[in-house]
Amino acid sequence: MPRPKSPVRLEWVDPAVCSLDYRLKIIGRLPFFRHLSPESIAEINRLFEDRDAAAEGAIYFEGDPASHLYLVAMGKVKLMRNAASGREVLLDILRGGEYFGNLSTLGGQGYSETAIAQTDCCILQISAENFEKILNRHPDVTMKVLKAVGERLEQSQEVVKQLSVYTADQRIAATLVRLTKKWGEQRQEGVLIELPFSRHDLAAMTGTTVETVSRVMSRFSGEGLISTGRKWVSINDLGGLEAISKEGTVN
Amino acid sequence: MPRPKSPVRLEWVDPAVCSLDYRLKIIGRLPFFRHLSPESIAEINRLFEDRDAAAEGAIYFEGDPASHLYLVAMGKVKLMRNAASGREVLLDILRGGEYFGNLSTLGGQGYSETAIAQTDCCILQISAENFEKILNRHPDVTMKVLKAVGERLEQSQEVVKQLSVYTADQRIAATLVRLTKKWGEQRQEGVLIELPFSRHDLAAMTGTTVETVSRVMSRFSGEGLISTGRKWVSINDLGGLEAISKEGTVN
DNA sequence: CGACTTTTTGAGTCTAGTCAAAACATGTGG
DNA sequence: CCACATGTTTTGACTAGACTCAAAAAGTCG
Repeated sequence: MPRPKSPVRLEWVDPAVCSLDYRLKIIGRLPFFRHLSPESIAEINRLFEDRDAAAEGAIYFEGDPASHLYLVAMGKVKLMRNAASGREVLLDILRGGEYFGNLSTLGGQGYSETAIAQTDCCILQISAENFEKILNRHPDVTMKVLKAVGERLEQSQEVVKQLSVYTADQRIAATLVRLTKKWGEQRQEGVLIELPFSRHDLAAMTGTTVETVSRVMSRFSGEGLISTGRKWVSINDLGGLEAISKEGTVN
Repeated sequence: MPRPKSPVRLEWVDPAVCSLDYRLKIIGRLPFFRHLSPESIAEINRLFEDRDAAAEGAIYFEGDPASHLYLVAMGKVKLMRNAASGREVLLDILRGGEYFGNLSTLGGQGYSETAIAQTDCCILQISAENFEKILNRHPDVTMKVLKAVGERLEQSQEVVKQLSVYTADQRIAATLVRLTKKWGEQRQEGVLIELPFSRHDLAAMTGTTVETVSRVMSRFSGEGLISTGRKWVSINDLGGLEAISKEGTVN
């Protein structure tokens, strides 16, 4: 079987993208603020600072004092936790418009996870005090934030369930389904997940090892469910993967 | 070694406890509302309905349309998710003052977990619309709620990490530590966890089986770390358990 | 004192982890 | 454009931790 060449095209973030005038546009499109008047957005904009992050660079580490809340303006950010054993856990991958830097510990203890730029990123940061100011002035924003946190909690609980009772096959299938729904891009022959994301990342998301992920994905590939290569996956049969994640087998 | 008799004393909830006049007191003590004026609390009180739940009874099921938010007034409530395999996952055990019934899906999809009374309970419920009214009128309450949800998210992410990289020994030790910090009561010879909570519950919290929990706890007991019996555990060496949860061994 | 539930113990099996090495991609510099 | 260095993925052999099934033991309650 001829293996397809990598369909991944790298995206570049021009530093100029984070320039002052561009920020208004980005902030105005964020889910939290989209509904606000231009004046409010301009006012909010003044409370944010921008910050670039090169791919693979850390934005903050687990345990760092939690001073700011962050919004992804452009690029992809991954949230991780490190275990004493050295193994790492990938909690989530975020894209433009999503927040990170826990609200609960803001101003108090340290961050509970490490944030790393998966691609070149443009990040907006705001201090805890200023963020509270926005929330106090805009109750509707607060409700949106509350919903966002709640959704993330539900998602996390779903992962807990998967880790508790699913086999490695099921966890990997379920994770591919989840990634497809969030990150999939329609292509000629299926849905492409282009993050870039390696076997190592997938192992860290599913609580398995690189070798297990490789073996399982080879099998899925042999069954025609997916096509895969270095740092990308294309989903050919989403229904089949969903069936595996729920029942444990293809048929 | 002589096994101690069960130190568990059952608590009874008098239905009268949920009477109208008693509610004011309870609501006024809840973390979300404690700081408000008596008038505000009286006003908020009118928006809540009360509801009893007998031990083992369900308050709602996963998938039920999410119409209300709940507060535990008295008793203990457990939140579970069920897998297709029939195995169940215990997400959290709540006590007086804690909320449940996800805020994110309120008014939208169904609940993402099942809520079951672990003991006889007194529950306060409020409709989505009325809860939003409170939040809009009291921004400081909203901030407290936001913090509470954020803390629960962090906790859930910690469980994800534990399930991902810890051995069964470590997960069980870590869970005992967590339960002790939340539920432990000082006694002559250690800290008692009196929920009531069985091997089955502990297995559902740690993603293991009843047999594994029993074997591991027997070993912990033999090493003098804990004493245990039917539906209760007493922690004799919290530091030892913490060491196991982090390093994997006692020394 | 039974009937029932919960917990413990045992034996066998299997999933997934570990260690090791080869195959494959990708990018670099000559 | 090729050869090499580096990082990623695949494959293989072995091992061990945890699950399953089964049955006995210990508590609890009417």
